[in-house]
Amino acid sequence: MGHGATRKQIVAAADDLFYRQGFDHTSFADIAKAVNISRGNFYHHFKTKDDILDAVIRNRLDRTEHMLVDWETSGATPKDRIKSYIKILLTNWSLIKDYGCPVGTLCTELAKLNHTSRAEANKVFTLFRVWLRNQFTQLGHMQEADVLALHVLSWSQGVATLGNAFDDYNYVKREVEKMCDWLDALSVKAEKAQ
Amino acid sequence: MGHGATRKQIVAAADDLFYRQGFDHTSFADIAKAVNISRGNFYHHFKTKDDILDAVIRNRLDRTEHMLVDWETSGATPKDRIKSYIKILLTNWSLIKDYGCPVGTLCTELAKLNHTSRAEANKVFTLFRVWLRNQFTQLGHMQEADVLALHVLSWSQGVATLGNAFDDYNYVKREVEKMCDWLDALSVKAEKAQ
DNA sequence: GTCTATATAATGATAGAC
DNA sequence: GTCTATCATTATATAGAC
Repeated sequence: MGHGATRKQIVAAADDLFYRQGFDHTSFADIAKAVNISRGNFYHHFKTKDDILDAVIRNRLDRTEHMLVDWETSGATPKDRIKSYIKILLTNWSLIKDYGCPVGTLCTELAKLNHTSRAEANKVFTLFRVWLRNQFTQLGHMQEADVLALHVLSWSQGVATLGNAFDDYNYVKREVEKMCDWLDALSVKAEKAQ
Repeated sequence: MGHGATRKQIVAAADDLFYRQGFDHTSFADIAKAVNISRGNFYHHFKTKDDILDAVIRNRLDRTEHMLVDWETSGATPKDRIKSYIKILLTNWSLIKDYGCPVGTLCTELAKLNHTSRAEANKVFTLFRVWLRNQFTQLGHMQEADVLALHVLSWSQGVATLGNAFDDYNYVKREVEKMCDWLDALSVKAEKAQ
């Protein structure tokens, strides 16, 4: 199995295509064409399609972990950091409007395919969940940190799905504002309780 | 084009398989096998796969309309009727946990396929949106009825996606209770405002 | 309306030369 | 590491007999 530049290119192209076209609907030919290599060469780097999927998921897990560390260091307060998460709905809007949320759409596709890598894909959700839970704990909501984390996750996930379906940026912007307002009201409560 | 019992069986089987396996991943052979007819016979009823998809979507639109009419007549108050919608997360949990929300998952799949029937599939979301908007108007929230309708839609959609990924019934139950509480608090406000 | 072929294209995957 | 050639399988779709 290769570990060079070509392999990285394949993973990057597959990552992009799996997001934009779906995993099942993306063929080896599609990926090979994107990387500009022959299908034969392809099999030198990955034996099966499932192997590429695993590499793509590991790639997404790595990138997500790095992003969360970045947010952790760049955000002054837990509230700011949670808002970094909420605002990806706006910063990634040009992609979300056409292809939905990369995390949610892969998880639901693999669920329908009853794919063996389903649990691995779900771990991206878990990364966000644990990170958000940690932020809410820092905010003073120790007891309900996980419930709040899941609430933010599901809210943003729903907004991504509906925003994608209705192609409505104003709606997404409004919901993001509502989420930020909800977060502000929540931290006020925590400050009062202290 | 046939309009008899076989056609109805095909649409019903395709509807089920598109939900459980996804549209793209379901082959004519899969559907033919489910209905117990030959693939040749299949083409007597539907010329292309897209034709079946259109029939399935129309079938879902019809069923949704009937369900909404049922909820309209069986629910005593707008609040009760909105709760009918919220509670499908629990009544359909055994399906949602394995295959997600039938509306959201089809819309996101067709978005990725850039399918011509994407707009048609989105109409199922619109049916719920208009119906919910109507309920909130009846509740006294004339001005913000559409915003509230979209909020309920996205919230439930997110819970379906996360519930599916984490296979967590207790989380879904908790979120459904939170949605009902939110709705109760909202209608109190409306009564005070009158 | 239903069936058995069959055509045609694409897919995942392998073998072997360079 | 990269290529061409090839295979087996599956898919959509058609033709034509009953």
